[in-house]
Amino acid sequence: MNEQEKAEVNLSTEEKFKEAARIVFTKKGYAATKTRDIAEQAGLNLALLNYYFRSKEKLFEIIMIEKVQQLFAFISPALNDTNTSLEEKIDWVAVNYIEMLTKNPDLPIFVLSEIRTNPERFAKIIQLNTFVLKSHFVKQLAERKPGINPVQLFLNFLGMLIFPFIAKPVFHSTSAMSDDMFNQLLEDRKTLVPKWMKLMLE
Amino acid sequence: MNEQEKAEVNLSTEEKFKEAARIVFTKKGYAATKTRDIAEQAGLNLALLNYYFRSKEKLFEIIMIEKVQQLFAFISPALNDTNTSLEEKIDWVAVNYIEMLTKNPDLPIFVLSEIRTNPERFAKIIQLNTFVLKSHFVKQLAERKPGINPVQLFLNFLGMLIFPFIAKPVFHSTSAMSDDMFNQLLEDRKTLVPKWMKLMLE
DNA sequence: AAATTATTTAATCATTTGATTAAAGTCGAT
DNA sequence: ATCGACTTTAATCAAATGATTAAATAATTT
Repeated sequence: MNEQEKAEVNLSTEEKFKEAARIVFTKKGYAATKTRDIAEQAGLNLALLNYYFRSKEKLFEIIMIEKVQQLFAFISPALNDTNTSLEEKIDWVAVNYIEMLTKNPDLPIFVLSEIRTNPERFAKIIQLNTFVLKSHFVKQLAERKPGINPVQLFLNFLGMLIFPFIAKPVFHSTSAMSDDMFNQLLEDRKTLVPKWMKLMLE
Repeated sequence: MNEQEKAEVNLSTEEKFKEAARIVFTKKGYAATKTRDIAEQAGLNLALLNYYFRSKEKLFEIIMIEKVQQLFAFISPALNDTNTSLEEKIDWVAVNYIEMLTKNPDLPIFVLSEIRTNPERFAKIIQLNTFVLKSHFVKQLAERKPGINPVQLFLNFLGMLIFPFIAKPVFHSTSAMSDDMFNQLLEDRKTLVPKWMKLMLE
């Protein structure tokens, strides 16, 4: 029994359910996910879901809060760091965000799609996005290009980081590009996206 | 009874159902859409859905084919026009795609999310995407910037056009920006995106 | 060890959902 | 007006789904 197996054995039932829910909700979305799917993924009895979380919806909310935080709040500290330059922020965020998204390629489409379906429901959680928009980073953008709404540049940055992950299943399902090649392309963007951003900031 | 009302009266039951399905599927996605939702939206009897389309799934397929075409094939002719320069293509696509997306803001998230959920299911339809990747446009990109995979630049272009529409509900639900302001920002991108693309192509 | 509490199990329930059915209504041809 | 084909209606069905229940089991407390 190696270390990983030990860790798995020690997972509480509650945690096993959450882990299963992360996988299944992210893959299928809330509506298409059955409670039986989650129980099966967790290898646990269906009734435990209600015992531990009261409802499918409550479990979803827990996972969704995590995932929204992951997508939006991940970069928030870096964006609000007053000790780093605009260029430094761009470099750091590009590398680390792409790395995070590479490990969670379905995160963006999952979160954005659920928000689209129930916008009001997540308004409070995403309030964190307001901190991103009022970040030091956005302030720096405004100073660098005074004639352009900094949100434009912010959308470009975020879009260049996120959109390829959203588009990935399109490339995959059409065999338009091998997975290896696409992943390499994503990796290359760690340096390319900052380069393009800096062009826009000249 | 004005012209519009006349047109509506003449719509066949089948067409009324399709129109309702476009609205509801696009808003809620396949899984969260009930056949009763569609019937209600159409103001028609539920059983007619099966009479005309045999199943929810078949109706969905019809709508999805349309929507995939709209998202991917809309720009295909322009991208394959051998008589226009790279810059001309960029200008035209930016204006017309943003205009199309402004009228169908939910299109991208709907299509991309459904593809994510059932990638294999739409592979044949999206084969059209291969024609985009092998387009004259992508060839032109490769010639202009020989050191960079043209798909990178293509992803940037598409991402700068599409991503803000995907992100719109986030801005809306958090009141991070008024709808008027956000729409203006989208409108501005008709000229800004080509400008940024051209910077990347220098 | 016994009692109490917590967790798990498998069956069941109440409601929802896509689909079917049979009858009624409409339309066009004769 | 009648007939046949097509369309529509409202009720019903069969299966699925989130949730509940009661009993059994396991863990903790006394």
